[in-house]
Amino acid sequence: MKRNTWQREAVRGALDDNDGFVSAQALHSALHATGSPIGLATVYRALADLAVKGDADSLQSPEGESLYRACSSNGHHHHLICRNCGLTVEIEADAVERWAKDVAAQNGFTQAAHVVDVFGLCAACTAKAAASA
Amino acid sequence: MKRNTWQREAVRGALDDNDGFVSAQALHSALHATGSPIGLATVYRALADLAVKGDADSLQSPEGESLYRACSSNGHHHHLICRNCGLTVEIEADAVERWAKDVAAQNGFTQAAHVVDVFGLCAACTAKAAASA
DNA sequence: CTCGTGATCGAGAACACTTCTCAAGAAACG
DNA sequence: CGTTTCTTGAGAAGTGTTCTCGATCACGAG
Repeated sequence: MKRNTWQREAVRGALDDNDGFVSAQALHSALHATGSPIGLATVYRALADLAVKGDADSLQSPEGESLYRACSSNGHHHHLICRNCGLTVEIEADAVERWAKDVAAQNGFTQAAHVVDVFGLCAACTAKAAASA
Repeated sequence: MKRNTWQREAVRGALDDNDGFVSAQALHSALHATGSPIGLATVYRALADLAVKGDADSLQSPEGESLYRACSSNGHHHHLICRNCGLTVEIEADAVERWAKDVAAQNGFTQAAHVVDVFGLCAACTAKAAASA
């Protein structure tokens, strides 16, 4: 049985408020900042639940943190992420899907899953970086 | 100034002895098993050095560990990894390179780096899995 | 060969992130 | 309203990685 608690709603809401990927810790801080006395453990639990149910995507940042994001599209897709501000764009990658499957098949691999994410600097951050450089 | 110490050689050697990706901890254990009194911190340092110099590739396992591998090809390339036995195949991905750059450019992103790795079951492990299923 | 310098080593402490523990709290349901 | 039992939350525990710092050893100079 799954219960509906305000804590879970709060986590989902905080995720929705955010355009890009956020770390569990950041989410926890943000919630605290708004006055929620929610616990860190609960945030982790809620995020894990959302990820399992497919209501959120998760990925590991290059620094090793787990990042989460509320993703609308239910299907399989990938992300283009600004490493500076966290802005995230969902991208389709049919070509890459096929490529991954082909490569796997050519080498006798089955059950191919793939990790495909692109990190870069978004236009705004590129401009900022250029200005400060 | 960089010195040549037997410890560094040992790490590089242990990496060479391994076909697939290994975690720093596993490498440390392996070295200890052969009698090397090398320290864990040193293994981490050596691996980081190798990765920086391009003599080793590093990636994060889905579990969050940092894995390392001695990669012959100096250029940029990706991996097809058996999630069961760790067997790793280096793959070229010109198409994906171009795709990543295009997608990034289309969205105004610069300095695009990408994470592209394919996990699957190699032929041998697929057969084994089928046999045991 | 011997010496001096300073990069490197290693054991453990320190850290960051995540998961677990368990008593207290509160949904859901009759 | 009361009972049941899932959920919460504070902190402990666990895991993987990095840092600290005195001791050590490689390397070039003499």
